[in-house]
Amino acid sequence: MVRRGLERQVADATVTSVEVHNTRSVRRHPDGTAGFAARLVGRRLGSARRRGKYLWLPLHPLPATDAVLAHLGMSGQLLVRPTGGAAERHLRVRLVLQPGAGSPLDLRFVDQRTFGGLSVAPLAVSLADGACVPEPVRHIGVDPLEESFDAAQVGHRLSRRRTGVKRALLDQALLSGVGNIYADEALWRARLHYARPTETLRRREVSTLLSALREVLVEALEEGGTSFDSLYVDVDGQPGYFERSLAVYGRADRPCPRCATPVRRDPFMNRSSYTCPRCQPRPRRSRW
DNA sequence: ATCGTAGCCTGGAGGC
DNA sequence: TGCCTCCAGGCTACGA
Repeated sequence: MVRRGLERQVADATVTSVEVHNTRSVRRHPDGTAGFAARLVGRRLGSARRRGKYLWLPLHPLPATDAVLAHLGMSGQLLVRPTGGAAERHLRVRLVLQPGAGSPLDLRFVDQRTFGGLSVAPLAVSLADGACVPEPVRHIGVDPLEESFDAAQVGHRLSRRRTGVKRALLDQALLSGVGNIYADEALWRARLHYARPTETLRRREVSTLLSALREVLVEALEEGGTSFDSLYVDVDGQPGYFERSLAVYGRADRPCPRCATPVRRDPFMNRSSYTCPRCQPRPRRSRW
């Protein structure tokens, strides 16, 4: 969703200046804030690409050898605004852009929790599919919504793991774009418990799970994309669009939409997992 | 090589 | 009312 917006508004614009409001947001940049800015000013932005939570714009002239890379963390947003407007509360980085025609624009990186960040990174060959991606994305698996996503291959690699199925889903090297929410929702749809050992999954179950995952991601995207913030933002008591379509996530003690059994919340990896105890019984052998 | 855990960070919710 | 603690999560560093 973010990517689509960028595609339309900033492709081919030239960076005229850079402001870093919080150095933590560029902490991964190898030569610091100054280097980050120096590598951007005067460059022209190419079309936006995405893999998992990473989003980048190649930097022209062609052939691009580097890109400006954003990691959205859990609360990061990239906003396009007319230059000169009021700063958002958590504005971290502002790139001023001159489009081919029209007045200047801001590309703003807004991030409450500063888990995300921006950097300029060299392009490299992806280990997952051979595509041209920024170096920090090299080891990241293909997103289930990308064309090059190979469900058979991912399924095969998944079942060779020796871990709990949810851990595997959250491993960005295996596949990307799946966080805690989408993992829980897909497991519920596939009627699998999060602690099910990957090596006991039948081929059928793996393919059901990957289809469910894809469905969840497609639906979330259709609903306008979701950021964790949208779960909070509703100050006026209006439930977020995405929240309404969740079957189990964040719904402890409320009825399972399929069988009405109260949803259960378990601690998992210092976080939570939500399951329907009836649709997704804990396996006798279980593995986190 | 593979798997598991702690910690990073901010602010909203809820307890007292 | 205002403080305090808990909790959310993608990723990395590090330990087993």
